[in-house]
Amino acid sequence: MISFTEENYLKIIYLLTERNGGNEVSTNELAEHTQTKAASVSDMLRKLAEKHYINYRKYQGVTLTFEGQHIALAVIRKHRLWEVFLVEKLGFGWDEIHDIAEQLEHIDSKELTESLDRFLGSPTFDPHGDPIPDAKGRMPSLSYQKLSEVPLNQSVVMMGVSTHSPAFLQHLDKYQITLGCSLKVLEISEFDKSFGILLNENISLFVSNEVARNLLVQVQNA
Amino acid sequence: MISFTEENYLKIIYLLTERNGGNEVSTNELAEHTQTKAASVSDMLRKLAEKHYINYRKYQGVTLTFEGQHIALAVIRKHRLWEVFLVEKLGFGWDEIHDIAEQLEHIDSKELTESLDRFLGSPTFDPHGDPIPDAKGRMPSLSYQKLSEVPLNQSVVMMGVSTHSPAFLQHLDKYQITLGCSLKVLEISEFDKSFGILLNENISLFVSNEVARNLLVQVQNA
DNA sequence: ATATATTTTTAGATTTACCTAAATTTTGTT
DNA sequence: AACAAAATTTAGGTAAATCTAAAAATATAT
Repeated sequence: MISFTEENYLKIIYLLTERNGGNEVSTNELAEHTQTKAASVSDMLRKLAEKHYINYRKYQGVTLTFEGQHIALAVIRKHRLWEVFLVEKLGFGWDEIHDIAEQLEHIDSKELTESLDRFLGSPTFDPHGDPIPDAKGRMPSLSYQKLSEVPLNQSVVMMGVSTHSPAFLQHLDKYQITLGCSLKVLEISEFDKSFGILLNENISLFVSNEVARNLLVQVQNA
Repeated sequence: MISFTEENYLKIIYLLTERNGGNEVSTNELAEHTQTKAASVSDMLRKLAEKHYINYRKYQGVTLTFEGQHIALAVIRKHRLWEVFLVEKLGFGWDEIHDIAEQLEHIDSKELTESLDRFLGSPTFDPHGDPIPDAKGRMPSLSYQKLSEVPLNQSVVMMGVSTHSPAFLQHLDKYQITLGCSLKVLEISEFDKSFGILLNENISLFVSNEVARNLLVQVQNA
């Protein structure tokens, strides 16, 4: 049996590896994301390596084994399906669902997961624009760019966010920046790298570079 | 903070107290229902008493304090609401939902529970006929009797079951004995106390005394 | 009413997941 | 290349929830 805590580590290792472009994840990175101390992480890594869920060379960071990846993807699938449920069926906002999904993702029942998936119409993206792995653990690979890297006058579509912090998501709500909206870069400030953008060919507004770095976008029709 | 395990104990104490007609629950009873040893139960009872969730006099069994009852009812509310969800929305059978609801009942979010309740139309009974406590923790008190105690020729309505074992529920499915069906006692065997009954004024069949003892019924129109 | 059986509690260990402090390895800088 | 700084691991310890074995309390039966 795999514990709640072990599942969490595997999920976090998966997501950080992805963010690192496939590179090893460090002990300190994990300590930060598990809200524990580096010493505790070392303990857990030894255990996960013994169980063959991770590839671990002391001091060199970790990656998931095939089996570890499989478990991580199952957890992520559940997390994202429950997020869809919370937003689509129960009417929660995208800024309110993370902590609840963190709990629901550990419910252990394949039948439940697959019934939920059917009930939701087998969605492929969650309310933050993150892709949902399928029942076999296949994750669509997507290539979005940060709004902060989009050149002047380029028009793009909002496809996702790279942090789920409620404050950030509420900030986007306030500006009516939603998944699928169009954004055109009108101006990039020399001074603070903030972005002047045209939202939905309609409203022009300013967003900080911090915001621009956390918005994932794609060039039209791509 | 209250742990998953503590919540479980409080829930089980509630249900066993109810079944005992309000009397104290014993250590051995709890050991049986928590799938642990009596020694482990003693440890936990000391802890729950320290936290003022139970009234505990050594060797004399336990009852819930007001606070313990409040927690137990919140867990039971969640358990039963999720059971409704699993059956009504996801299409599970009443024999398939117990283990999943055992996990879901510990998800900690008042907002989730109340949204789920609204989504389901604020049901007052779960798929086994058990009443669902309201958000304030008020539990309707019901007075059903066992089919095994119904006199000859009496007609009754099937209102609930007193065990949720999948085998028992599947057995009822096979005979098409469902919540709300009518049952008339036609015959009580002298030999093995089995029951000959008329189902829905239509089909006559035999059920063992074991089955009759686990069927909760009510006289028509009561 | 007293001995025996049953139930319950206590004592002493174990495992999991965490901690702090100290030791070790790696990295970065002159 | 050598040393200081940073990252990581090890050592030793704690709390929660469990266990077995033994002791203590209660219940039962003659």
